[in-house]
Amino acid sequence: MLDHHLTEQSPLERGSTQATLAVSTVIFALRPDDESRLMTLWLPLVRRTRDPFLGLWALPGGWLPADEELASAAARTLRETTDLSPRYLEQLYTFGDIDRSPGVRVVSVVYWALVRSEVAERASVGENVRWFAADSLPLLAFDHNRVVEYALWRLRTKVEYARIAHAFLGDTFTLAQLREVHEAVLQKALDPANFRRSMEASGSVISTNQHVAGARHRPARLYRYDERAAEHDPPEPTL
Amino acid sequence: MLDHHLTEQSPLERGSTQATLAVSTVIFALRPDDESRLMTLWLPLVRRTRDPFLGLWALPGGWLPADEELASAAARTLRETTDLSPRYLEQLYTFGDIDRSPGVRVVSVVYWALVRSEVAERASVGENVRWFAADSLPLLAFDHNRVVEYALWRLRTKVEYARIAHAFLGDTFTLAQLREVHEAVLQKALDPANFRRSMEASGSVISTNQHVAGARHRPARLYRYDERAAEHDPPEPTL
DNA sequence: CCAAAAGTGTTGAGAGTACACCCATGC
DNA sequence: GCATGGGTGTACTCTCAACACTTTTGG
Repeated sequence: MLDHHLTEQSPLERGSTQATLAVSTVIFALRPDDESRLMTLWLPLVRRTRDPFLGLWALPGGWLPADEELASAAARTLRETTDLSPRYLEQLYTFGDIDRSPGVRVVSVVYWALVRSEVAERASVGENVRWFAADSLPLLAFDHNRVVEYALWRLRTKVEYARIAHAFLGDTFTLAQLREVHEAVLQKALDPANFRRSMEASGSVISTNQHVAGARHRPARLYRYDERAAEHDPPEPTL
Repeated sequence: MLDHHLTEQSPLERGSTQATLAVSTVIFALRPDDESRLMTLWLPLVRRTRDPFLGLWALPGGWLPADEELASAAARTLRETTDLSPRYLEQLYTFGDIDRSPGVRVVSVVYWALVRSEVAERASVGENVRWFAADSLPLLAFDHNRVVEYALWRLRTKVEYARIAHAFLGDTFTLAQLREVHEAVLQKALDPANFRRSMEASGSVISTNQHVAGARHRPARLYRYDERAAEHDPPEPTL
């Protein structure tokens, strides 16, 4: 990195034009669809108040301050937009096509985050912030449609579903709730019996002795996510 | 991206300090170890000719020109360092810790690449460029030890071994050669019989009618990589 | 008692592993 | 022939999907 043996001066020193760095975040929450009652993925977008793409919806984000870490900038952006804290935050990809922003060269480091479903319900929604169903977005500013598409792909092909599902839920949950999250993300029904066995075998959940009563059927046992299960391989170089 | 509803001016406009963008590449080749005869992973490093970390070895890279695509910059860097063209090139991660470069804020978009083994043999090696065994590197400049470690992890946990192995080989290859690549990357021996079946079942290789004679055993059939097999899911948002 | 979801048992198909065995070549 | 890897056959294990069945609650 920096210069190699064919030594160049810093672009700042030679005063050349250079790219500008931005950080954006794709924020997913799980909410029941207004009509179908099924849990689906939603994400908040902000309306552009200036050119380019004035009036269009875009991912929350901003320029990277020189004294702020990348992940911190993503988390801050998330907080400023939704008043929420991420339960999961990971770098997605860096988009830097020359023509992705008219006129200026902008390179965007994009993160993706998961937030709690119930909490997202009462999240700040104003004139310039709105939640959209992830599968039916309007035309977005910049290359953000492509960005969201890639984030969805990553979410759905992630191996560690357990950690993702946990991010969407509370600290304790029934296996039915956990299964519902998996089904929403994977977009297919799962066999309750087999799901139970595979979860218990994976060791990513711990059974408690508590149960939830009140429904007109056998009470479901509550489970807790096992933090130690995340100690497998580094999905992020840092960890 | 860019500014959101809490509108900020561009950092350029307000003249604030901002991070500088660099692109680096981890370049892997497969070469027989000098002693053990076994195929192992090697990568080229360049010696720093200026501060910081003067004299230490570092990944090839450079500042990002405002008019060059990220992947192009990575490929150019690779060519300038090794006189080689990448057979595989993919974005790895973006490293941006505040303190990773003393004094200045540098954000590095890192790519990883694979090059042909035989070709890497006669690759340019000078005073300031040298190939190292990937598993026993010296102390590198910046956070490059961590970067290489992450690149190795990504290489070894990639699902599409077929495409990776193909990048290391020529257009046609025997299953023994293909197996040797897999064994080197995965660092474990594979059963020849089972390997053959799993490869043929995967559909990622196509059998030709050519054979290689000359060895004092039954001639091995040559195979060809099936490009169509890569049409599964987008590992890169672009493709 | 009945409906509904929690939870258990059983079976079969397919993938992966271990390993015995045959085939074709150079020497 | 014999050594050496190329290539085939086969049996065993393990995971996972399918689905019948039992359990426990509310009404």
